[in-house]
Amino acid sequence: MKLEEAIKSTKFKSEVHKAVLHILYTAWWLKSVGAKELKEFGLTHEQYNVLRILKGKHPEQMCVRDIASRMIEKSSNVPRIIDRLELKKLVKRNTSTVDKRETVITITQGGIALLTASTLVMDEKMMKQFVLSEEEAVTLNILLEKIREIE
Amino acid sequence: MKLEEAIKSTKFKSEVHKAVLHILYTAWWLKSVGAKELKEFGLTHEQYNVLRILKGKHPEQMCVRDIASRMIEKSSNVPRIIDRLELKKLVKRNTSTVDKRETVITITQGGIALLTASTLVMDEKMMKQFVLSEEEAVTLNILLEKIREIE
DNA sequence: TTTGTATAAATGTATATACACGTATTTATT
DNA sequence: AATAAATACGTGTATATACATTTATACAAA
Repeated sequence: MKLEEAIKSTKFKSEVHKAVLHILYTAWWLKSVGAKELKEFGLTHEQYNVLRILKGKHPEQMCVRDIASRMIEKSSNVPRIIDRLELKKLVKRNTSTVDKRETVITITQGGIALLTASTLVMDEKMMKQFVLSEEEAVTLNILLEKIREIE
Repeated sequence: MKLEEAIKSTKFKSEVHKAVLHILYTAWWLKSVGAKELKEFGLTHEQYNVLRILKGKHPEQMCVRDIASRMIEKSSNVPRIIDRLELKKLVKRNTSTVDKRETVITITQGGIALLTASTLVMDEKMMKQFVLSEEEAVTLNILLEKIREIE
């Protein structure tokens, strides 16, 4: 579906203005397509993101701050996302012995299993379905980098 | 700042995979840059979006469903966004005389004034600052359209 | 008319976002 | 060592997201 149909809007002030709306709409679209798959595993997008970050360092532990710095949405409230993951026994919390201010988090075996299964589905149902080629993705990445360059 | 720095991640499964994360990150970045400006006017991104949609049809009224279909994030809870706009006297709610199930919304003079002022700032502080050219924006729009084309 | 079904909006609930603030702990400065 | 400043995390609040349910109304068929 074209952007114009999606948000029932035909006139944009400029192509740049349209691109801004387009990025916002596409992000929403990507999130909702992904969320549909993750729901099968009882995970939200943010919980999945935290699990992926933890798995990346596993078996090392990570402190909350360290996880937060790797989140896509920087204003994510990581302690609360961890609350929910802990309730489901997907991660474990401990106070750091080195710095008692820090809480260190570890992904559990259950967390790894759930992440592996959900990533398999996510890659199959999302990544592999895109018509976009690798070359086009390179261009897209360059342009997105550029929009964040501000005068 | 490069994406790699922003989310402290260097290896991506592919350029397409990176592009997906990049779109999500750029959308978050755009939203937070915009939100900072809107805060001066006591508006959230979503409230601003609803006001813009209403202004587009003004002086015609719009029903809730019609507004919802024009929202960028389709799962927005429009009645509740309108609740907040109504409290601030930026919009008015009425029951439709044609179909009593419908609630019709009108933007008030105060709403128009606030929207005009905030749009001026948004265009100045955001749109005009982008380094991206119109030609690059066209390419970006084509590529974003393409990523939503699924096999 | 009555019944059933569809539709529009509002409302409820869990989670997340955005941001301010509090508390404990560490590090730096005097 | 004592005090100040910075840091890490948790918590509180308003708003939003995502989705299910409820209520009122419209409309078509029995």
